[in-house]
Amino acid sequence: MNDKFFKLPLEKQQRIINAAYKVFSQNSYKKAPMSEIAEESGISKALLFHYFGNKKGLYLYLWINAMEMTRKAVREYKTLETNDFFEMLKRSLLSKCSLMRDYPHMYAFSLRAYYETDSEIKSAIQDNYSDVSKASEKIIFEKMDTSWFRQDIDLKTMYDEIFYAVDGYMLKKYRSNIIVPNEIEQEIIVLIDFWKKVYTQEG
Amino acid sequence: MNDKFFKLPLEKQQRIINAAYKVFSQNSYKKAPMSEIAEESGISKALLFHYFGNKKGLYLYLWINAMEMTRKAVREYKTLETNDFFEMLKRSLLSKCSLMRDYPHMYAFSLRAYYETDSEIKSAIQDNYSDVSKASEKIIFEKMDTSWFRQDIDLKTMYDEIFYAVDGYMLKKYRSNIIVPNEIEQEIIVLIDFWKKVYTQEG
DNA sequence: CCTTATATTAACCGATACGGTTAATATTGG
DNA sequence: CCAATATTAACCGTATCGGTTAATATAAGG
Repeated sequence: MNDKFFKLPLEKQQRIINAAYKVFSQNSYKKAPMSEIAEESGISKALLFHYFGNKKGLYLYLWINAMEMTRKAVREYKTLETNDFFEMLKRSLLSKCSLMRDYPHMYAFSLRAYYETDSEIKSAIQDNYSDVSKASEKIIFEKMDTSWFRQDIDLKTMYDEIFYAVDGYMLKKYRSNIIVPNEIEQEIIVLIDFWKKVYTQEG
Repeated sequence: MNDKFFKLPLEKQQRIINAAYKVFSQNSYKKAPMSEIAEESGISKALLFHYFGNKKGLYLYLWINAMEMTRKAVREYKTLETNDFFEMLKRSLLSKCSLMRDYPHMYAFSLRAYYETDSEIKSAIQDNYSDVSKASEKIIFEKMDTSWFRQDIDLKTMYDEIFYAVDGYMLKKYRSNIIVPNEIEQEIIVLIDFWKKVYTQEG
């Protein structure tokens, strides 16, 4: 990692790492070509190696960067400063939407990176992984006030089901190959309001 | 396509196309190597070309095969011979589980193939696509008896949400890299029963 | 201007992986 | 034992990959 990268104009830095997030989110580590990242970001391949040393260096920087920014966004949205489950959920997802505005493919990258099996990076990633989103989800589950919910449903199943749906929704968005954070934000809110109505007690 | 393929022992046929489904479901068309398919199925690469002519031939066969088998399974499970939405949903998903027993990666392949952008195969696929699963889902939505549902929820949102969750659930299963149809069947039933309880009227 | 330092790239390198072919080897069946 | 068939190892030309290098463009300072 060459520190000169950080002296680049911020817009250029973002263009580069966004290209990298995109390519690495759409290919396995091994089959993601550095040349494609260079082309997508409009710089030469040589410059990419100049800044990040090698492929592994770039990948690990992306990973650490994603973790830091996710943690920061979750904190800024005060995700855990309530015990209303649906409010937590909304803050958590809106924080991810805000990240998506600057880094559209970061979310998809993180998911893929977590399940990456390539031995060259697996260890480095698992070591560094403090389970940002999953851990915060666990905390949500423990902290939330359960008295508002319908008494006849299994909360664990509800919890799983909601996160399946979020995953499935995001999967569909990424497959469409064009990410519009405003649209996602809006549709996410519709879903959350729907869940709140269905799962909480009347009155 | 060489007809001699069909004279092979059925178990060998399945081994070959399952290897192909797996490799094509985990890589884009362009980056899925024929050699990997050969290795995974325990035959030589030359034999693969002998049976299917070329990569495109194999891919297209897999696609048509997947469509036919899906259609057949949906019909065998009498998916549309009821107007109970949750019963339809259950039959539709259980039919997919039954296919999964013989062809674990076919479902994932179909999804990926539908969104494949490679010009060499895109046209051939879209032409042939009569929208098997999506169309049957549409029919489900039109045929179902809506009087059983809670009156205060939006059925379209419910419908979307359920299929997001199914997609997200399957995504998680495929990421875990080991498909156990019995387990999936069981967990799918839990989810459907959960939905039925939540979305229908009491009494 | 000119010079020097820095930023950036085109061209290149060796290795490898790919789709596809071919000629030779197993295997089967009469 | 032979002929037909099934199967493969070895090969081919090409493309792509990660990474390097030597050269060029750009900016800064005197």
